[in-house]
Amino acid sequence: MSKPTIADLAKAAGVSPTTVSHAFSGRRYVDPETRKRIEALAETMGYRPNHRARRLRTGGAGSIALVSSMPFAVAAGPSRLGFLMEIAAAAAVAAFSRDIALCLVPPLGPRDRLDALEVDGAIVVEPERNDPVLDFFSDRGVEVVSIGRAPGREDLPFVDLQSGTTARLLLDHLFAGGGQIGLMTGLQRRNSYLEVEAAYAAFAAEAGFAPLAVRVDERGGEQAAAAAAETLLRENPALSALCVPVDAFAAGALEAARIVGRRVPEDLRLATRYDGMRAKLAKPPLTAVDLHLDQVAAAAVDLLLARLGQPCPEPSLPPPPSLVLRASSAQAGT
Amino acid sequence: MSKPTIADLAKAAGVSPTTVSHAFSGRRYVDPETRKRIEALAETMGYRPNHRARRLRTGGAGSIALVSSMPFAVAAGPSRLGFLMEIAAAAAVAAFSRDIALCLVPPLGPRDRLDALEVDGAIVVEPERNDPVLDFFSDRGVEVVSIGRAPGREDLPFVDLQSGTTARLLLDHLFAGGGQIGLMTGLQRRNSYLEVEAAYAAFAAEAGFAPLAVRVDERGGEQAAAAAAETLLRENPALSALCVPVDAFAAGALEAARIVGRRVPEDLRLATRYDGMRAKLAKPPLTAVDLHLDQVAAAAVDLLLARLGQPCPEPSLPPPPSLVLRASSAQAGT
DNA sequence: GCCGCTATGCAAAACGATTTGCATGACGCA
DNA sequence: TGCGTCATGCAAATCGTTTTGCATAGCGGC
Repeated sequence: MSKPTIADLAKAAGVSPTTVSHAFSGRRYVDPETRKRIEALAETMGYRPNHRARRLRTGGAGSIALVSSMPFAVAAGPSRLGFLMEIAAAAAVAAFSRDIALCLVPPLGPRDRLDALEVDGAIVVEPERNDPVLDFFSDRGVEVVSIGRAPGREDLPFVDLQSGTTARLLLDHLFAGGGQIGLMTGLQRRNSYLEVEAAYAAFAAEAGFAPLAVRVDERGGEQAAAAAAETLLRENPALSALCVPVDAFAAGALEAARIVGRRVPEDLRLATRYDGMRAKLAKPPLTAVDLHLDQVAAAAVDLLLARLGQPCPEPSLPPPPSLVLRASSAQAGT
Repeated sequence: MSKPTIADLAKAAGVSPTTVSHAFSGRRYVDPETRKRIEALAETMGYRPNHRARRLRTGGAGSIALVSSMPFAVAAGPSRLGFLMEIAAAAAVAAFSRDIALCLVPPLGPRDRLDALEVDGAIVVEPERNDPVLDFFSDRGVEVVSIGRAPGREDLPFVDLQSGTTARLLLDHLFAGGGQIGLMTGLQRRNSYLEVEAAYAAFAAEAGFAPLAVRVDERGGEQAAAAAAETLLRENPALSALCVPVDAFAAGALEAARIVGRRVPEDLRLATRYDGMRAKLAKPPLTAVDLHLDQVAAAAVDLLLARLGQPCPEPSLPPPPSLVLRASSAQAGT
């Protein structure tokens, strides 16, 4: 005989399905004696509620999605796999401890595939301006929160990645009393770039150096960044430091420095944003920023749950980013 | 008014729900005229079938879990994050294209949490001997497949990681006509270690060198490996090569070689198994093996789906592992 | 007139839980 | 006796599909 249903259990216990349901859910009073009998019987019969039936009735899906609009081929390339997957791992832990499942959703190819997806809500990682993923979920009435503000969608709840603060942290450190700092970001219009670029412009004005910012096509990866950095360094011998938020780009910049014969950090100081394996393993290791992604992810989960009206801890604000000092930006004096 | 149901659509089209269902599923003939009317109406009304109801009726699966028994703290540490997450990304893509969701499940802390998990099946990544995760799912009657054979659970379906072949590939390459090769594995009893150790023993016997194998505690990470490798190298000056399947350990071995003054590859040839960022970014870059994890993951998904009786492509055998030659094992002649 | 056949479509029974409204008995109280 | 009120539990409706078995009509052939 296949899996016992609530009716089987009820019959065995000599009560009605209603009573069994109440015994488990606690939504109505059930005689403790009866309940104990039911529970014992459930244990021995191996009864567990059919989640498909339950969900049909209650309408809950019990799961949330984690989505990046960037194709895995790119996102999972050496460049962003770390970032995305670090968030995924942390979000899975957070979601799990709140008794819901985290579904990893690859970015949309043929749009209709997503139709089959049954989730109560979605977390979108660093959406771009006009990100199709956001529209998709909005159209379907699926609750969405983003990690990193969604440019142009200020209505959406989000957990801030504090890219402005991060940039400021890096620039303050790199400037250290003088010089000219260059900036390298990407072509996509994600909020983190926008904030970084704005912070950079403000900082340059304050510090009194001429801003020097380039944008590199993400698809070109490390090589494209190396090429761009090489040009930048050759044309601007006065550059004393480079702020390169994308870690793969920073690796490219490191290579470019080597090629043009600039020692890091002596002749050029370098720092990146995401403190992943790349930053740690680079030679010299790259100064980076601890974004506290685990807490960011947990906050995103809680925020989403709160929006869904689920009972969950009050979404906490993740701590501000903090600098991780490494050799790539060590100062002469230290 | 909320989402239209099949009944709403049927009423609007002037037919019965049955006909609508048949029109979409094609399980019975429906007049093409009628069908066209239904489809057009569905489009304008925004009808989409309720998956919860459908699954309740058909019993179809909605989601599968991906689990590693290793704590995320370890699995997601620099060492294994890459391996696990590369599989996760590929599995998500494969699952998604089969219209089911992939849930990322953190390893069991307090066991009971998993109770809340509602999945139709699970993929377990490189289970250990007596892995509690396997028992857990078996107890619940959740279908399980593993990536990498489960030691002691030969009854479970699995997708082979071909660790024996992999080891052979590495050893053949490292041996290249002579010398003595050392082996460094971990303490856990995963199948990949067992197969590697067996292949190593056989190879040493064949090639006629004295086997020299050490096991390092995974929790010690790169440092522990470096320490072990240093001892190994000092005590065995004759060692010509080191086969170190775990990439973090290989990084440690590289460091040890530097410390004891052995140049890689001139004085010591080194190769690892997993071709992740670690192997690629090492100095010199590490010879590794392409395990074709994307295809392994897809095969695991299909295998699981087949076990669940879902319609899905015939599970394909992933291609055999192939060597990725890098500087760490370059031969003198080449 | 009867049979068999195809084409088309409907009614109703699943699927397995949750939830609403009602029933019954016991009891207290006037 | 009559009335209100707990305490306990059940029957039946509901969620939105899919699927089985039957119904009707039209038509050809004998």
